[in-house]
Amino acid sequence: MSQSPSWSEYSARRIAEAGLRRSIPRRRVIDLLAERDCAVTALEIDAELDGVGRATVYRAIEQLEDLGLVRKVDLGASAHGYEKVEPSGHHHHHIVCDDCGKVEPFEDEALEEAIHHIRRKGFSLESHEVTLHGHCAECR
Amino acid sequence: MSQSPSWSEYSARRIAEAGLRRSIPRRRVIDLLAERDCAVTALEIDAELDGVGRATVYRAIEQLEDLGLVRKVDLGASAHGYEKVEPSGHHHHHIVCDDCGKVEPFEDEALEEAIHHIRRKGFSLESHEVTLHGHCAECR
DNA sequence: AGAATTACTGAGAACAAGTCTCAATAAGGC
DNA sequence: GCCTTATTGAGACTTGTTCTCAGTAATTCT
Ligand SMILES: [Zn+2]
Ligand SMILES: [Zn+2]
Ligand SMILES: [Zn+2]
Ligand SMILES: [Zn+2]
Repeated sequence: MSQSPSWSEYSARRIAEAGLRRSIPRRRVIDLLAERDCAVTALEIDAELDGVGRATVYRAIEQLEDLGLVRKVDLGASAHGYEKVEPSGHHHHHIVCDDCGKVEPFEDEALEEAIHHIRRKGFSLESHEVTLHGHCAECR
Repeated sequence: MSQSPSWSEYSARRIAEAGLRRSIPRRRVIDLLAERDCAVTALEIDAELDGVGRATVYRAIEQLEDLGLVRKVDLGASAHGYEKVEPSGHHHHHIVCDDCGKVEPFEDEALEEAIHHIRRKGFSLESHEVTLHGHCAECR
């Protein structure tokens, strides 16, 4: 479930193509993101990777984001989350409990369909983010 | 276009019902939110209201949010935005230019329809947030 | 392989947004 | 007006993120 060999390889290739070096710290950040299926914050990554500096974590995320390999997700919490972008375009959105902060990913075909029909004059649309808010079972 | 007497009155009433006092600083925050049709950040409010302390602005926003009178919107920028919630339920979502940060509100009936059909076991859904990302005309 | 070049790195300073503390103030009830 | 208690503003503090810079390591050159 939670390994993503294709994304890991794909990312390594894109990183190389972009003229970036294959450094160990950056690869550790990539590997951690590869094995996560949903959002992780920069500080969580930093805490989990001993010996990798905070600045390096933020820089790696920024580079991956610029290459479209990682997407930022905003879940109302103080810190942003980041998750890998599958080359297939397959993705999910999030439901968050406004009481305890629990986050659950979900997918909905009709929603995607509706979003892809939206057009806006003067804007080329490229991505989208949907967050549903509510209360989980434990918090009621 | 940009005045909202109904929301202002409605908010005043809800504030009173909640047992909160009618203080001038809080009312000034409410009035500012009332005249804005799209997201404002807490620091923008603070900067615009001379004589009202930052803490008071954040507290007022928090209370309004708790009462469901104001909604937080996350537009990728460093600071969160806040906008009034119309008692009618009428609302909009946002398109943001990833280059210059420009934000445009939009409404889409089919999108709302799709969202209202989503059900999630173990979650009572209450609100939603949709953000489309792309590039505006000037940034291409 | 070794040297030269230059991207990359970690530590920590700096910064920005948001929260907390507390003594002073102002609402609302009597 | 007086009492009680919510509310306030200033500023200290915390948290998340960016910047700086001297040292390190990946790649290229010879
Ligand atoms: Zn996710
Ligand atoms: Zn989607
Ligand atoms: Zn808006
Ligand atoms: Zn909607």
